[in-house]
Amino acid sequence: MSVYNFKASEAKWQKSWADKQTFKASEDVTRKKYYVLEMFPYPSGRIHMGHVRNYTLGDVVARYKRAQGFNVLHPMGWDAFGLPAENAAKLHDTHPAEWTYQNIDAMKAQLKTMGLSYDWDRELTTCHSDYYQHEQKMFLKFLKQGLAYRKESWVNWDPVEHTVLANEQVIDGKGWRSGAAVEKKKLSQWFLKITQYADDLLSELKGLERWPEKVRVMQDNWIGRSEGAKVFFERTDTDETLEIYTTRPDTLFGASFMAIAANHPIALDLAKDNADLKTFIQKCNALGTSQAAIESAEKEGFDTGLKVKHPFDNSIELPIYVANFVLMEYGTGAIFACPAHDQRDLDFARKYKLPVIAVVAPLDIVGTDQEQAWLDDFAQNSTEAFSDEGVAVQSEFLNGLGLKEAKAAAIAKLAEQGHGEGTVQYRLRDWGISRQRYWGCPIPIVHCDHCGPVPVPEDQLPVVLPEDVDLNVTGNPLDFHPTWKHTTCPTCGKDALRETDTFDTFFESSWYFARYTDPSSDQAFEAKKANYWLPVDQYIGGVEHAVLHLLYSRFFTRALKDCGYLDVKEPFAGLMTQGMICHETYKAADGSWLTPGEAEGRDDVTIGRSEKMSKSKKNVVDPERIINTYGADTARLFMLSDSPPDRDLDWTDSGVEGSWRYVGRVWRLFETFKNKLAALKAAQPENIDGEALAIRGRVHKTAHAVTQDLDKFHFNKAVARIRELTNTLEDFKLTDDVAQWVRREAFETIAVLINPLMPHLGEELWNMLGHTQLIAEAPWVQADPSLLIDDTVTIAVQVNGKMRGTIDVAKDCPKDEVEAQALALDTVIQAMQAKPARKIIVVPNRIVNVVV
RNA sequence: GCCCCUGUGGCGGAACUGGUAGACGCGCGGGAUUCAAAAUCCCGUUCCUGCAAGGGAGUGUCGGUUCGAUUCCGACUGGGGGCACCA
Repeated sequence: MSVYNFKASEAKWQKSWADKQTFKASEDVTRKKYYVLEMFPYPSGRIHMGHVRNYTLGDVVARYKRAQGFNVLHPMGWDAFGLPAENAAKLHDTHPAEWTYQNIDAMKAQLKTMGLSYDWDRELTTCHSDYYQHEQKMFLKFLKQGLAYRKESWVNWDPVEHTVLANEQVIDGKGWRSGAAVEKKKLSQWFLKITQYADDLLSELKGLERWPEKVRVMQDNWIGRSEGAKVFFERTDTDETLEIYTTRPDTLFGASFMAIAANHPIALDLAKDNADLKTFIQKCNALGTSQAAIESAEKEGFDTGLKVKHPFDNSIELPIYVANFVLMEYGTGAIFACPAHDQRDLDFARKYKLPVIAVVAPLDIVGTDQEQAWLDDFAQNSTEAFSDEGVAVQSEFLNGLGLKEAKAAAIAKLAEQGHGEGTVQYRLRDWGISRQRYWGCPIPIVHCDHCGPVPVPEDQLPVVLPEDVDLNVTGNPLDFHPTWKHTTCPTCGKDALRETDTFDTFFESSWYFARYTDPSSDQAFEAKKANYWLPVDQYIGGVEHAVLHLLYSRFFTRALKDCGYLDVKEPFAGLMTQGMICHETYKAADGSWLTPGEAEGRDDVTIGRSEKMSKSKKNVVDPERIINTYGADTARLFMLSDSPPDRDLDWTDSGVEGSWRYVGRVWRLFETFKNKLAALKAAQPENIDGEALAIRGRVHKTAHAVTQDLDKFHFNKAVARIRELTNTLEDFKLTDDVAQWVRREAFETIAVLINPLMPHLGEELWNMLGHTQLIAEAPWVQADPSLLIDDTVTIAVQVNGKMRGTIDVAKDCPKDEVEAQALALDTVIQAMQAKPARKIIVVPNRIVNVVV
């Protein structure tokens, strides 16, 4: 028998799909739409296994939904702006555009070999002005709506690269590329007002039922809503007040000092003629933003000498410290410190010998004769703050109240006296979108000495990125371009300078899903089309985007809605986050990492545990090699077998071999029996019984179960069931007319079930069955409900909860009959040891348990 | 420190709303085919005990609820992830 020629087959069917435009999508209000989207790739030049997994998952969903009759939109494109292009361009002396477009060509060719059901006519490339011009307009619209604004803010500044670094690009306080100590620097930057939607972004999370709980929790934490109070403390030296935020207004009577951030206006003001304070502030700013630096930094403060009055008791005066642990970016940049009930405040208080006054005490101590001793001991000795639930003490009008009541009472009193009010705070900050980089979308603003920042008028858009730049400068190449930034002010006509910053590349990915709905429009997209296709029904990608990309997109969609672009506010109705691809690691005797290929055949190799595939550890497998050796279907099957999509997947050569074996096995099964099938569309025979009937039952049960599995994205289970069915059919050897009809039904079912997983093989099998249409156009299988129920069932029999045997009875057999049969079992009689049954539990069609 | 998830054979993983634990695959062992190999196919494979039939144990650990617990409840413990001077 010949062997399955996957190379010829895969090329043939890919050509067929392309020629027939099988996957071209268009709006059709008469059909239910289904929008499947995988996170678009950065065009790095070659696809990796993570892409293969991601796009396989998406393709299975797309093909399955198509078979079920949905009008499917399944597009692909390129997230093409970003720093790697600039770095690569410098390294290889090419242009970022050239490098990017070449990479896109290469990756597209690779993707085409995977047999993915994309509508390639909708392909988009974010670095093309056809795409980015629309986000310049969006930005200007946001500006008009008050959703974008300019503000001075602190950034991580790399003094060598002359650029701003994102937090994740700062490693141990140093720039990830230059290795230089990162500085905090104040820069004027553009911001988008994501905080305006904080409450909505948070509350709507509950409605995202088809999102992983994990991601919703992460976004919830990220938004970080907290309820508390603003409190105004009167200063003793001026009429001004010091405004603070606290979540524990109930502990106000335990206040022992105030702490303000190093960059708080009061501190900066005082530092003007206080050299020591200036030094202290500089020290705080030099403290890296890295987690390690923050964790290990000891609490330190600087006594300003200023004092405030306690809002509930004018006679109490509290000192103001500048403290290194107070953040300017959160709340008001100032706090009141209650050392007894906050660990940070306690650490600080012990160091600077400030009072510790407990104002909440454990429930079981309050009112007993131990109370005073506890309070005294706490004030003197405790080094651990008491932050549990308790009862308010030493707090005048709050005494005796629980935590919740005390908070409410304190806030009420503050409001009544005009000293404060209840308020809500978010951890979420506005989104800084300015980047001092070349390879991004230019921000359409002109800076005029007379008129300030002026939007570029609509008729002068787009502001196109110049191509003739010198990348070998330290800093932003756009800034060094000889002519580009020089222009005239759109308002007054005098000489002015263009903004040379570009957008954060998260900007592009925040709306690309909408552009796909109308990719060739000369507007961003037509609202009618966006409203038809959106939201994305199933979005699939890496969990590393759980917060930023997904939150920005949710915000952006709301902002677009408020600007009249479309009518939806949640972009992704369903989300699936895939796990990583892992592989064993190999280390040579000299400690260097080896690729799997290099490790083969060497005897000095230490095999390490399976870790995420990474270039640095060299434990990568090139998808192209796998597809060339085994075919796309084998690669796809491997991705879907065994591991559920959200878990990490271990890449093993033997596992791929297993998938490869299965592809050949199915093909051989069809080859073997292709002449022992009923004719195409032959009428169902009258009497199907015996083995043929049993086979039919299994076929329909499998179809039913696989459908349910695919609905829940349990691809590994679907694969297992399909394998089970093919195993069964290999043993089904009858060749009479009835058997031939049953076999055809079975084979057609298998082809349809396999198709979303392994589409080339699906087409090949369909073709072998005599079909002239593509299986990609064939409808999904419909299981016959009457074949899903057996007329006999196997029931387990237990004695005292221990399995002792099974009996076969008719379905819904009367209880006493089942009981009699169970008690007649030899193994049961033996296990009962002649003792009488005390109780017999019979669960119909399930189990019998005899208790002796 | 806080929050979330998770623990099943040598391995990846199945097991519907509490009802035959280990589907399916990998690996391993044995066999067939072959001059030999590759490829392919067949049988076995949770552990302990036994020649066998069989018996016993078993879903991280301990306890609880139940006729019956991988599944429900409590405590502990291992692993993974997120956030982190957020007041």
